[in-house]
Amino acid sequence: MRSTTSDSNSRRSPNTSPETAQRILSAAVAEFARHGFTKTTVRGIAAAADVSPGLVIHHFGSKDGLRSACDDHVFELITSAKARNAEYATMAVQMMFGDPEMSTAVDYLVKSLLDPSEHGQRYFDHYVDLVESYITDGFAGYTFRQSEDPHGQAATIAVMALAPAMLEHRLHSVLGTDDTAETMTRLAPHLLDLYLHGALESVPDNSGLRDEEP
Amino acid sequence: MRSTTSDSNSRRSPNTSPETAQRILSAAVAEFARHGFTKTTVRGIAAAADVSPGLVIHHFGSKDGLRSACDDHVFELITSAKARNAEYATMAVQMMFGDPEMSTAVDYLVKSLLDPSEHGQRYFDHYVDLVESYITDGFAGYTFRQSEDPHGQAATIAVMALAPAMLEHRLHSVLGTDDTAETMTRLAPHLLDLYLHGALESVPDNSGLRDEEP
DNA sequence: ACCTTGATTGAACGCGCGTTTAATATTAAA
DNA sequence: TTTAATATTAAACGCGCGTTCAATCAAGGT
Repeated sequence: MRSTTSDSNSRRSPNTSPETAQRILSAAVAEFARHGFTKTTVRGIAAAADVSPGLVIHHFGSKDGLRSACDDHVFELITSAKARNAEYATMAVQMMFGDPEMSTAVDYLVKSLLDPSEHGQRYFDHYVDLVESYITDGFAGYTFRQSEDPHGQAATIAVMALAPAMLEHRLHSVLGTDDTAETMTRLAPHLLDLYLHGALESVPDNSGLRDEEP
Repeated sequence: MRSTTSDSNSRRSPNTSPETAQRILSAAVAEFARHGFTKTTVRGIAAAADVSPGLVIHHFGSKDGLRSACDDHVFELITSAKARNAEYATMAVQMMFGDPEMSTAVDYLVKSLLDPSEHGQRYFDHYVDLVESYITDGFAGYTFRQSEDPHGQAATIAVMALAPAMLEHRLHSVLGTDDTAETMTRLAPHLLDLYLHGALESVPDNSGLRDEEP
């Protein structure tokens, strides 16, 4: 209940209102990203956008139609951001958790990937393709280990790269971190070590016993 | 609607019925594992167990009480299985996708981890502890790379190890695999390579340019 | 000025949900 | 055999959901 009809700018749209539809869509992306698709209600989205539930349906046809519109919006946001600075991935990560809209978009993407519906598949397909191009062409000055199955390798690495975002809430709890940035900062050195050297020492000499550094 | 009251075995319980409660709980674990907690309905569980919806509530108090009972059941199943063959992890993985009850339990665990509620946190905490003990004591004859932050390292590796199960559905689609076993078999060599040697070649000589093998 | 068009809303509809309730069936204990 | 207790069910209750509907409002075209 912000205002009834009067606005200081006074330019209320006559019968066309792209501005209100945009506000509904932004609110929907945020609600979907926060609570997932099943738990998010049309009434909740309408309240977040300060409109009536009926108007949400009027503009997008149905809850699922609204979700599809959100899919397109987020996909365009993600892919254009990736295209803008493809080679500076670490900066892209920084930006993703700095720009709140991008952060919301990533949360939406994760919720969509984990949802059993087919809506989110294209995000994963696109990401695997991107990783596969990294494997072929290199990434941020690094070159990838080559394998006989680049597609399977790309899928594997894509899954690994997405994992921390999916379990962010669990990581917060187990690490005692306060926000996403702190959690990712904590993980970063171990991720870098894993990607550069692996997790297991390649000393297949004897069994259980291990010794300190020489 | 299997049978009304007559059974060939004829030993229907008088006023105590641990068998029916057990059947409801098994059905609940399976339903929760397949559809998640929000989408799973008490009516669906009751139908799967061939009882009335009211009986489910009568035995477990509420849907959330039933979920807690499932939590305990699955946790006990997972931890006892881990304790039984802790050192033979590859066999444990094989068994997890061979024994259907254990496979369902793993699906349940994944759904619980991804659910925003606090119910699943203990699974993650327990798993991070287990990984941390692997880092300290070694695992299947391998020794882990040591770091200044073993807890963060354990959390990182735990997240990585859980990731394929969480995105199994997306992997099926992108790899064209038919079942879980085939998907994991496809991923296995890349995971082993990642854990043993990492994903990036450690050739930090020059920037962007890359060349083929010598 | 009139009519058309579309934005917007408040109220309602129908449905499926978790849960409650009253009644019945079944068996151990008395 | 009666009694008390529990398992079990069919039906209903109340609620929140997505969606529909009729009415109102605001502006543009004619």
